[in-house]
Amino acid sequence: MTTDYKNTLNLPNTAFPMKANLAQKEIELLAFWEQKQIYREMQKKDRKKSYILHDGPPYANGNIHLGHALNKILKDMIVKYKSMRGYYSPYVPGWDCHGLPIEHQVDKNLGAKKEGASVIEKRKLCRAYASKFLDIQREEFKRLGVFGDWADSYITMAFSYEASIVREFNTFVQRGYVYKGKKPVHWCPTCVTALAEAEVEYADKESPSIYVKFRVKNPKGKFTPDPAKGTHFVIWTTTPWTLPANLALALHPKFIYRIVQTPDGELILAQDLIKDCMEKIGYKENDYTITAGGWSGAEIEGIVCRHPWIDREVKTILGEHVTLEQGTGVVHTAPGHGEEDYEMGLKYGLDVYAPVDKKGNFTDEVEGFAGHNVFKANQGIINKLKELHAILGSPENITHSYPHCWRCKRPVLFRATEQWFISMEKNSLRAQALEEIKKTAWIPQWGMDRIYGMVENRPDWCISRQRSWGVPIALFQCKKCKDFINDKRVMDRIEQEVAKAGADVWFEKTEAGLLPEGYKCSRCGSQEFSKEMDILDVWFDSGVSHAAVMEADQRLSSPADLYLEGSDQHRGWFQSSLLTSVGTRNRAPYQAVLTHGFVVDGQGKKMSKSLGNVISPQEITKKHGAEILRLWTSSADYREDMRISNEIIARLVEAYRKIRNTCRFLLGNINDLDPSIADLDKFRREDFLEIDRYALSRLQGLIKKVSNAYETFAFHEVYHSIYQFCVIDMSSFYLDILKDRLYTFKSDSRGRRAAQVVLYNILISLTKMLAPILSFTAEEIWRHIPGKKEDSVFLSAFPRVNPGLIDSDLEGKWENLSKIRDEVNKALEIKRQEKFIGNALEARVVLYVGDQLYRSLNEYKNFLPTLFIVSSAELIKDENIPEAAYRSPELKDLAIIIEKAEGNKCQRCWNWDVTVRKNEKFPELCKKCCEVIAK
RNA sequence: GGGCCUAUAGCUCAGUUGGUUAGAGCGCACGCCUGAUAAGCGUGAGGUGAGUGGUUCAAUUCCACUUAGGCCCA
Repeated sequence: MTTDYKNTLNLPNTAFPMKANLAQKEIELLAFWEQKQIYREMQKKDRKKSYILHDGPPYANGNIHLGHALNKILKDMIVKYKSMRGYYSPYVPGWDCHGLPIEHQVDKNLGAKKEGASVIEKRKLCRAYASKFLDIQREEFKRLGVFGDWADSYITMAFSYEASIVREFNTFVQRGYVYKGKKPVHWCPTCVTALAEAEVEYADKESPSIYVKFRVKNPKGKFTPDPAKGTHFVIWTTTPWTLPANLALALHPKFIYRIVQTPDGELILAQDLIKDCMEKIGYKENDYTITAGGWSGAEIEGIVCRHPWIDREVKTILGEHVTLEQGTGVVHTAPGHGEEDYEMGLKYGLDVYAPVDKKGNFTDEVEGFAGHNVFKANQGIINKLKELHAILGSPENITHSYPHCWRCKRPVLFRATEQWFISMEKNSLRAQALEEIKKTAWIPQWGMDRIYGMVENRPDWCISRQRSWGVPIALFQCKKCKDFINDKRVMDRIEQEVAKAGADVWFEKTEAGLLPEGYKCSRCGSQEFSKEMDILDVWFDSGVSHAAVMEADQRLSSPADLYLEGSDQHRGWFQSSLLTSVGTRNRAPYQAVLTHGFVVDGQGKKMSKSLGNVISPQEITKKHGAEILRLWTSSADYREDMRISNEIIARLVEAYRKIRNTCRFLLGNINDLDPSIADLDKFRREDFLEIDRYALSRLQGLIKKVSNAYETFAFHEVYHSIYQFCVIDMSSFYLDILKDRLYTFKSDSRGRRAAQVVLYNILISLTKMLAPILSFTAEEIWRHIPGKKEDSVFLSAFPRVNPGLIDSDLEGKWENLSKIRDEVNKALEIKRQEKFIGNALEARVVLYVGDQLYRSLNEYKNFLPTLFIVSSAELIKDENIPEAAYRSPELKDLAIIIEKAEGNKCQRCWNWDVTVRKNEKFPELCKKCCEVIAK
């Protein structure tokens, strides 16, 4: 029976649990942060050195999804890092509250009652709806461990914010950007209202399909028109009712167009569609001949044609949107009735012509069809074309996908209506915006190309919406002379009213109630005005946050150091913020813009209910803890799309455990250390073993790498570096080797204390470096670290590289030792497989080395057993290498023999040694252990 | 259809100005340990670098196209 020497060892001991139990522990830590007001404490800094990340407001609708979580966690990591680096770095979260999706939901909830609801009632319901989800999301975000001014966040429906929107819009008006123009929108003639894209449902509809001739009037010298039957461009359409509004014929610049001789005269259409069209029109192969030669669309731009029955010249124009999928390659263009047609119209200066009233009837301008419903007029128009021989073949009915109203389910039409715009050209808004884009740091860099191209090509900003839930376009129109009031006095007054009572005031009060008493039109003197009932595009709302929040809020300042959103915001917030800022302040609202990709499933596909591949943050938080979500956010490169799957989560859970256990081991082994002696500055080189100095040097490398990664927002590098450090440098190398010293040496021996001081310093640095990512765990570790320290890890300073601890020569030497160690392990493994040994401590290692290796290894001769974690090691120069030796394929002058260790196993330190059984008092122990235990 | 972007082992990532057998960790397999123990250690097997073509003495790295995928438009 051997004595149990276990309690004579200094085994690790800590209250820090191995099992994280995150779902529960996180709640405790949230309460701790709340109670200690840690976020507020972090703000107590010199504001001159600041780093301000401005939160882009998520839409206050629905629970948060992984995209929200990713975005908020990334922001949180940056803010926490900057704060620990000494910057005043506040985080004021915000919400975007107005807009169609909420109004849509409220409408749905109202159901039939909707018709009776007033604008004011509806707005109240929308406000309540937004409030509800804002509260839900706030709790969900807080649960992720995101620090910020949650109790004092910004919301776009706050009265003060609404007033800011009015003010900023007024500035746009006064600077002359705002104009009223026409633009086609989805319009429901039954409900008599404009529809947003989200309110349009696509369903099958039967429409007439016809081919129509446009006779060439002036071929611009490209060809001679057929004098008898004429030469015609041919278009194909399924909406004959839009023909009265036809203003041009679009060709693709690169397609080839040719003339075909037919019984109905010469026809021009795209070469690749001739056969198809001839068949559909009903010609036999003998009926037509294709003439030689042809032109690209670009060559026959500007050819003048005549409208089939209206006295109007119609020219050929060029557009890339023309396709060869169907039709003739010549596209009937009515800028008042189609999105692309409208864009083309802008380019070619065509009128946005839509002679259709709000009920879907032709106006008086359309001779012969005035007052007719457009859909019903189709047949009449076809008949007219037949009379004029302008139609080819006989009309057919086809079934195709067509937009319908979400409410009444009837077909909608595209109709140009009056809309408000912000001009991109006024005051060189576009050019200035492009300049500002160039001055901004875009991360990743391609972000610049993306937004630059968009701003360069975008049309004027259509800012009006025919909706209820939003901030009104607060303008008055004189009923008599139709002039709009552009009087700063009036505008300021409205702004003040809104600041007091919210934007509702615009809808509650009459014109007379809103205007100063006795106000007269400056142009005609009339006192009769009507207020504009359109509301502003919600992108304008969030776009002006630089003014409404960054400038107005004491905690913040503008421009922001950073905006950070998903890459879709190049189209959205990045752009609306830029335009509203350049338009009113002549500069970008941000210095740098960081974008992240989207969350996709394990296959890289987007998440959707129909695919059934949706993973929610709530689910992960509940099952594994928010910490795993934070780790995930840091682990992958967010500049690309981020994949998530059960396997990925499983890997992260493992990685989390490894990091946690490494820290736990460190905690357990510094348990009996007096931290007041652990200041590295008080130590001399000689106080440490070389391996200790190596570990400290490696730590400096880690700090450098991690700091650099945080600075460049490369969080996945932070994660990988720290993880690799834990696994390779610590767990499998330094810590494994250290166990003997930590466990078996006298507890207060110099050697053991030295190791503990190193571990202590590594632990402190590691915890701080982890804090922005694994906030919960870092705080938990922090609270277990002995000694006097800040209340929270977030109040401590981020580690800095200590140049005095870097020793590259040493690192080089130890890299070599590591390689030797790897070879020894291979040799040991062979013997283990042969069942010659089990534990490596049963082995004695003999190294046969060449001259060079001998020289570099000789100084470590006594350290080799420790390095290899074997009982003894011997170094032999070259000669007589036994046949059985393991030869390293890597290191040519190295051969290894594994023998059974001599002596017996010490029951305390488990090393085999010849001194075991030599001591009378402790026959089971080796000499070293006897000495330790003796006193 | 257009603009921007992505594609390296089962997973997450490295790969320096194109240059020897493409690396790491995890996972997996096998084994050790039982004094980090719902832990720790070791060894090993995994890659036609999405595909095709081109430039080059030489390409994962440069170019083109194709395929798959993402965001934004249409």
